[in-house]
Amino acid sequence: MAISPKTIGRLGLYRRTMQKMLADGREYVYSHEISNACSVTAAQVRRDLMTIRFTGSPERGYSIAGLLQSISDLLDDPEEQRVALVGVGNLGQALLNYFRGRRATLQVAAAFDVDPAKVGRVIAGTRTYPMQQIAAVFSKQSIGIAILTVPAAEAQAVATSVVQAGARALLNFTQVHLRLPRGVFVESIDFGVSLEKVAYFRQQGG
Amino acid sequence: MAISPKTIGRLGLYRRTMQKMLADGREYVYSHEISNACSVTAAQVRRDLMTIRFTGSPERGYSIAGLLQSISDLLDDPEEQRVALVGVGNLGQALLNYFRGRRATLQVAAAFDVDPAKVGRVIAGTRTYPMQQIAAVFSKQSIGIAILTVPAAEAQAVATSVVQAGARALLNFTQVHLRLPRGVFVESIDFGVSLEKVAYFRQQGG
DNA sequence: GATTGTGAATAAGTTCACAGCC
DNA sequence: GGCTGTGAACTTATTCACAATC
Repeated sequence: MAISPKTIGRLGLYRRTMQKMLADGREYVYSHEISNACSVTAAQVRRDLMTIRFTGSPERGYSIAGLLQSISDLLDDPEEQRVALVGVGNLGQALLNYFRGRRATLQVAAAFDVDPAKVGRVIAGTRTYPMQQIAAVFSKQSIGIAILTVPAAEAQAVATSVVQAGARALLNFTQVHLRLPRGVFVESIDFGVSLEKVAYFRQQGG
Repeated sequence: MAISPKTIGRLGLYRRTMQKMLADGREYVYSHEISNACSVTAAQVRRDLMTIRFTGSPERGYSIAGLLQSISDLLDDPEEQRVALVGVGNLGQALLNYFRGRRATLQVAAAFDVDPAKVGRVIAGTRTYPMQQIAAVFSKQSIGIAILTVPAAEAQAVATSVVQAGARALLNFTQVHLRLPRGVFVESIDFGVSLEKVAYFRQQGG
């Protein structure tokens, strides 16, 4: 059963909400409460849970612990997935901090940078290697996911080399449209386009 | 005529490509070339241009300068839109650098932070003010757009205060789901969810 | 009585495919 | 011949609405 990217994204959101609720000592939750917490309609929540075959009861709603488990079973690979970040600038460092100590199943295992001052240092818990060692480190640490936070000019070359080194999925923060072999999953986050969109819909809304 | 967020996003992409092509000295472009450069089908490109009523000719395709103009007329507000960034951490600084000296119609006019060491400094061309001055500076500089790069714990409070101060659109980098009055446009960029999505589709694809 | 689970309806987004044009 | 512009077909995503359930 294929699950759409949109549903996957929302499930990630629900999981975060469930973690918060569980921490608050709650045990059960209704679809309209998740709806409220995530700005998604209640029908959408139920539809999403239906696609992962998680069921609740009209009486008490959904078990929070159970839902958490089901979402995690789906999203988290059974074997730990290892991630590398390439480009330890401000953005790269912000991301290293953000992902520091997150779920063990999805761990940033290495960082890479051209700057000799950064190479060898441990930044936000992650060791930084020179770019030349991408192939070696990806292979030794079996890294399959790369986060790209390099300048636009280097983006394509770096992307090609991490894929060569074994990356099968990329989170691309550069504004470059990457050309990569089929089968490599790329998610791009484009600050410029996002800000333009926000600006456009500001005009509209008000 | 309402234009969907998706189309707006793609138009931003096309514009960037057109700028590059114009800089390369090209004058005309075919839909399949834009398609290639942006990973969007040619039919989609033509459909998007149709919605903004921009037409080309079978002979030479679309005028690059003309298309650039049409997209800009749509995306750029006739009056300059002013943006503030709240939270000058690593991510905030990365964004200030990214947006530095971008199109004059969409300018980051002020930054805010709690850290006294940052207040008063000019970072990436943008002056930093203390949080207490949000209301005053938003009003004086007529800022209508805010970028939120503060820690999760402060996100809701800061969001509320920038909206109070006059912001009508937010680019939210915190993982907090913001509760704001209707009519305020919020675009959220959620690193955690994005990485989880990438990880999930890596499993699938490979 | 309020909620779940879901078929059916609707809406949004994309692609097809081809007439018309240069 | 290869392109644009576009109605129509199709696909994907969301919402409705209600029978079944506790």
